[in-house]
Order: sequence, then C-alpha cells, then structure tokens
Amino acid sequence: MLQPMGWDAFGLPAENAAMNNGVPPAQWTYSNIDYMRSQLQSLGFAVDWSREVATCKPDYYRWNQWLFLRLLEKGIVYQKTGTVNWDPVDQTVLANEQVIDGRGWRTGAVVEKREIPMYYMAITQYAEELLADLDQLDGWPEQVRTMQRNWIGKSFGVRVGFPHQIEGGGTLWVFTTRADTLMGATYVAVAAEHPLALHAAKNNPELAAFIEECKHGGVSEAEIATQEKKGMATGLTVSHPLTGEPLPLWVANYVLMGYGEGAVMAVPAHDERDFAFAHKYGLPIKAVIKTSAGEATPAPWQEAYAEHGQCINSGKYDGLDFNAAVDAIAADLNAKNLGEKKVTWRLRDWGISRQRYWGTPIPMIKCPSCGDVPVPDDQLPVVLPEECVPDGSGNPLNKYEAFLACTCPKCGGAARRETDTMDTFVDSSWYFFRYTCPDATTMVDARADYWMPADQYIGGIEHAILHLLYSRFWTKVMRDFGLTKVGEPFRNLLTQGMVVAPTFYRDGADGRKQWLNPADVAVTTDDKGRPLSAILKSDGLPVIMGGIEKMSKSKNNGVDPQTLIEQYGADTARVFMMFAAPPEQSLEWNDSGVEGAHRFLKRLWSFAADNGAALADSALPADAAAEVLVVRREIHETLQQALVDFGKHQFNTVISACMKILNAIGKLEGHGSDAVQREGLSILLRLLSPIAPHITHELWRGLGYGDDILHAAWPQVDAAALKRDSIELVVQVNGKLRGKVNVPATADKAAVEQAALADENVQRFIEGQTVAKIIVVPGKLVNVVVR
RNA sequence: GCGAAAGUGGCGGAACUGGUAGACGCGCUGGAUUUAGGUUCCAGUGGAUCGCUCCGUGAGGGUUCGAGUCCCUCCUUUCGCACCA
Repeated sequence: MLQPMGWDAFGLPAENAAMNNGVPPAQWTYSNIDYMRSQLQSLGFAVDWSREVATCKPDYYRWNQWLFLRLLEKGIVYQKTGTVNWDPVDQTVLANEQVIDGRGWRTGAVVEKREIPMYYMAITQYAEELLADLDQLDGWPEQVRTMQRNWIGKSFGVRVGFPHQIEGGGTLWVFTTRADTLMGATYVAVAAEHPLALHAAKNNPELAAFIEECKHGGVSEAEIATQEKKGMATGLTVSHPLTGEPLPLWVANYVLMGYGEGAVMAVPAHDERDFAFAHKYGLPIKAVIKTSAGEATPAPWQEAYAEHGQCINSGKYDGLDFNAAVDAIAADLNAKNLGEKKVTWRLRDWGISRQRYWGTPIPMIKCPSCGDVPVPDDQLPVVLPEECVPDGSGNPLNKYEAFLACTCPKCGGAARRETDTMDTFVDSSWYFFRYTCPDATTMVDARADYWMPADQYIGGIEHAILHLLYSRFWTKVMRDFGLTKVGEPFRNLLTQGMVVAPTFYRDGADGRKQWLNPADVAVTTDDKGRPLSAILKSDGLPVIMGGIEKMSKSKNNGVDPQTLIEQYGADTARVFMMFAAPPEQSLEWNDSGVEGAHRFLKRLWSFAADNGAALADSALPADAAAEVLVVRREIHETLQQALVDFGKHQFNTVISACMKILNAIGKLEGHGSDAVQREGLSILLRLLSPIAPHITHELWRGLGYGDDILHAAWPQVDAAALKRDSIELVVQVNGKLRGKVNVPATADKAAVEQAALADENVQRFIEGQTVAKIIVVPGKLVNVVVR
C-alpha cells in the first residue's frame, strides 16, 4: 500500500497572493506547503512523506520540459495561434476566471480577443483511444465517463464545400452532422476572424466595425454561447454545392474560428440557433424534413423541427430517410469534389502556453537568426527564478534580464529565452508516476511499473473532465515513449463532492469586493435558523451575505480545520468530517455537529473505562439470556450493513453503525452480557479504527484485545448470531400500513397469509370487502388487496 | 446556451435490487444530577388531530398490489465548458 502526498504548487493563486502581499509566489507557496504538511501530519494520516513531490521544484518540472522536447520532436507538440483574453488597460492576458461579464477583473476594461502564437499538444491524435478506453474503466463513476464521452464528442458527418468567386475563387468548407438538410441551407456564416470576413470588410466600414465589435467579450465557450447572437451580411455569396444557387455569406459572432472550419452552413428550418438567427435578420427558411410537427416549420421554434425524418422539398432526395439522404448527398458531393463523409471531434488540441510567471518554463530559445530553437537536453532544467513578484502588468520574466539572456544552441549568437510557461495541468498530468520513484534520475524508472496504475484515485468532481482527461492522455503518451507499460493511470476513481460555504463581502473604496472569511463573521438567524444578517466580529459593523459557493481562495470562504484539531483533537475532527456526508456528495460546511462527534468518542472512552474489568476475556455462556442474544443479533446485523457501507465508501453510515453498537452494549444487562459487550466493542473498535485511529488503537491495547489494532483481523459476521426463530412482518391493506404480525421464521406462505388476515386492525380494514389477492414478500411484508 | 448531477424534518443526512420514510447525529422541549453555568444521564421530537386516523420525500402527471426509488413534463440548486485548478 502506497499513500503519497504532494503539492500542485504552480499557478494563478500564488501570483494573486503576490500581488496582494508583495511576497514572491515561491515564498508564499513554500510557507503554505509547510503549514499544510504539518496540518496533515497532525490529523494522523498514514502518508509516506519520503515520496513527497512539489511540482514547482526543478527536479520535478525538468521532466515536463524533457517530455515537451520529446513531443516536439515527434510533432505531438506544435505551434499555432490561439485566442486569448486581452486586457487593453493592464496590457496583459487574462485567465477566463479573471474576466467578469466581459470585463477585466482589476481594470474593469472591456476585454478583447487576441490571436497569439502558442504551443499545443495534439491530444486529438489520441481521441479515438481516449474514447474507446472509457469502456474499460469500470471502476470509474458512470457520470464521469459520460461527461468525458460527450466532451470528446465523436460525430459522424459530412464536410461540404461551397464554391465561390471571392478573391479569384475558391471553396468555403463547413462540417455538418445534418447533411440530409443540405437542400434547406439558406445562408452560410463565418467567424469574425475568417479570411473571407476580413476580405469583405476591406471595402465595408460598417462590416469592419461589426468585426471589431465581435472581438469584445471573453473567449470562454459559456460566454460565447450565452451572448446575444449577432450577425451581418458581407454582401458576398457562395454557391450551393448541389443546386448552384447563390447563398448569402454572413459573419456571425457565434461561429468560432478555432473550432472546425470557422464556418457553418445554416438550415434555419431544422436548427434552433439558425432558426432564431434567420427570424431576427429576415433570412429565408426552407423546411426540408417531414417531422412529427408536420411539413412546415412556423414560429415559434419547436423541438420536433430538429428531428430526423424523411426528406421533402429536396428534389431527387425526397422520401429518403436520414441515413439514405446523408449517403446520397455525400456521394453526389464526392462526385463533384465538394465533400466527403468525415468523422470529427469536439475535442480540441490542448494549448499549453501561458503568459505567466509562476509555472514551468517552456524550454525554447528565440534566436533572431535561427527562430525558435529547443533547449538541448544537457541544459535542462531551465530553472525558473524564484524571486520575482508579479504586479498584474504581465509576466515579470519579460523584464528579468538574468533569465532572458542566453545564447542560441544552434548558431551561438545572443538570443532570448521563451518567457511563456506551461499550463499547470501539465504538472498534474503525471505527478502520480513520480510518487512511485521520487528520486529517480530519469522521468520515471522501473518502480513505476510495480505500482502503476493507481488502484484508487480520489479527486474533486470538478476535475471530471479536464484534469482526468489530460492525465489519461499524458499516460498514453508516456506509454508510447516506453516510459510506462500502462495505458490508463487510475483503475478506480472516487469523485468527491464540493465543500461549499457561505460568502461575505464589503464593497471596497475602489469598487471591488472585499471578501471576508466566514470565521471572522457572526451571523444572526431567525427562529427557524435562517440567516438574517451578518457582522464582522472585529468591528461589529454589517457585512453583505454573498450566498453559498464552493470554497475558493478567490472568495475567501475556505475553512481551516486547524482550530477544530486544536480544540477537539484529530480523531474528533476526522469522525466529524466523515460523519457529515458521503464523500461523493457536496457538503455545506457547518461545524455545529462537531460536538456530537466529540461526545460519541467521549462516551466510547468512558464506556471502556467504566466497564474495563467486566470486559475481561469471557466466553458467551450457553444459557445466555434471550434479550442478550437479541442484542448480539443486532450487533451482527449492524456489522453486516457496515461492511457493505465500507465497500461503498459510505463512511457516515459506518460511524452511525458504531454509534448504534455503543448504544446497544451500553444498555445491555442480563446473563452473558459481559461477553456480548466485549465482542461488540471489539467489532466497534475495528470498524472505527480507519476513521479514528488514535483512540481505537489505545483502547484496543488497553482492554487487552491485542497489541496493535493495525494487525487485528477485520471483523466478520457470525451467521449463527443472525438466526431468528420468529420474524415480524408488516401487514398492509391496499399498500397502507395496517398492522404487524409475528410469525415463525419457517412459516409458509399460507400460514403468513392466515396470520395477516387474523390481525385485528387488518380485519377492520377488509371488513365488507372482497380480498382480491394477497402479496407476500418473504421476510418483509404482506399486502392484502381488497376491492 | 450545452454537458453531468442533486432536491427527503428546524439542520447534516439514512432507506441494499420498488416493500414499515425520517436510521444515526445536531438542534429544540421537558425532567434528573449540580450552589450556578458547563458536563453527564433519562424521556420526547415530520405536520394536522393529539382516540382511531389523515397528510407528507421540489411541482404536476403516469406505471404498479405497493413509488423517495421507475417513466414523462416542469422548477430550483451545484459542478464543468478548454487560461481557477
């Protein structure tokens, strides 16, 4: 068993902290690591600290650089332009998180889209395998696999060419999954950055202004998808590939240059977005599919318009169904060299360049005569200086001469280093390999073959797509370079829910929100416990309640368990946290229940202290009292369920089972109770030991169960204890609970029915009515159906 | 907007494949112990009537002898949407 711990230590939060405190990100990061490490140690986790990894250390990130260079040689890393958020005031690139409603978070300036050169990893080369291998990951939650499948987004369609005479002629290509509707295409739209759009704008100031306007706002898909759909005609036309009919060419802000061909064909009758766009701008709508809504598509839009169906108003294709129409149209396009069937992916290549300081330096050198030259292996690692302090005006490396200056490895002339750093997802894509061999002098060594893949990986549900997909990709890349034998990094995956907490803020003098930590705020509630208002404890003045959100550094609503640990100890903190909810579920942090966890452990301790002598080794007497045997049965029933719950990682009900056992043995009296108490407590201690290791270890040894609870056998259900002579059945009449009967465990169906019908209360409810049938669920209930 | 989930007492949550809704805990109420507070212990605690009973798992429909659980429609919340990680 290997349980390591490490630090994903590069990234934006360290730069933000630096801006606030004027402390270098490195210093802030290392002190956080020290604090967190000591906290994890005080919680008593069995972490193997000899394998600790920090991604911001050169002995780790040098292998990011090394593999980057290998991938560059193989063409899996390549350069192209990408779109970024540009803050025109701070003159810097912004992360999507830093763009709020299309404006820069610090300056409030309207953000612009900018095209800059970036390095990409060709994850799409692995799309087919990343999709196919999901089927084998049966230790992963189905929802995560579904999300990844949808993200990869394999779609079968047709690439269609629209010939045109613009700029001496050419063909505008689009991709569509609905080639069957091609006869209903009434216009074609391109992205604002598309060459045809730029050409049309040359003599059209109005269009140029519109294209300029399209550059405003963020680049994130969510932002583009929710913005108002706008467009403008270019005045140009392209030809329909089958009919030759001229179709107007539009520029639309919802068409993305970076996705597919940067152009779409529009079929307003059968696509909701095109339908809305056509209505807004008065473009023609031509129904070409017979759907369940009929042969016409009057406004408003109905979902049925997008259904597959038979072609109509489509000339020779009339009457064909979806597959036949796609085949026929693709064949005709093929004959004209204007199209073919094609598989496309929603997945895009992974842009890894960041215009930031606190990350792995990209190991490239910019030479005025040789261009971009890779850093030779013997000069790795390219070490990131740790003394810079970002100030919000861009990457400080750009002004750091000691880092920048170098010589070109090719020509030996003076050159400059690349100042872009790598996406931090690179760091987190393979750290688990490094745990297996943290001191290796290569990226990984043979020890990785012994340990990998990880049997159990635990991470937040927010990583369901990006981190987990990049890690899978990176593993396959490492495999193809012979660095590992495994093709998938994680056999079993547990996705934790989010921990959410209330947020509080005040409007600062500069108009920005000052986020206050919940620990510093006192909340008053109404008589139903709902929050009414809040004040800051230090000055007693009101603060604004910002609602409940996932804990984050940016909203300052994280909770530090340190006070909990100091006040109650590690075991109470652990029991409380595991008792709150199953780990997959999201959880609103509230420590009001911590007293209950503490009380339980105190009761456990005092039970052992009060009964220590009686608990001395004693066997269950053959003539034990009946009520004692009932309690023993309950203990084993509880154990049986707890073992199932452990398997489901449902630790809250395991703790509940331990509480039940303590409640049961605490009340126990009668002949044989000492033995059952001893047995029950031994089961309880072992069930609880992974959750509260310190107290259970001490009690296990102190009560003489054994030397070390870690070496004790896992508790097992005694089938003999579960045996019952009689069972209680619930009796329903027409599905409603009307009584309970006790029958011998061996009673047959007829005897059970008879006992149920004999019940006084049941008699009352069936009186004067006909018994239609009686349903008996063995061991559970009887349902008498009357009319 | 698109993809994935989740909605159960005052609160956190439980209910394995459809079979007694509310386990366990928090909080609250009453009582005991205590000079008092805290601790600890006992009893009660979904709502309405407080007799039997009726109503209750986001809303509305449906399937079934029986629905928190399955199906349809809707609402709300959370996560992700490629530069937060």
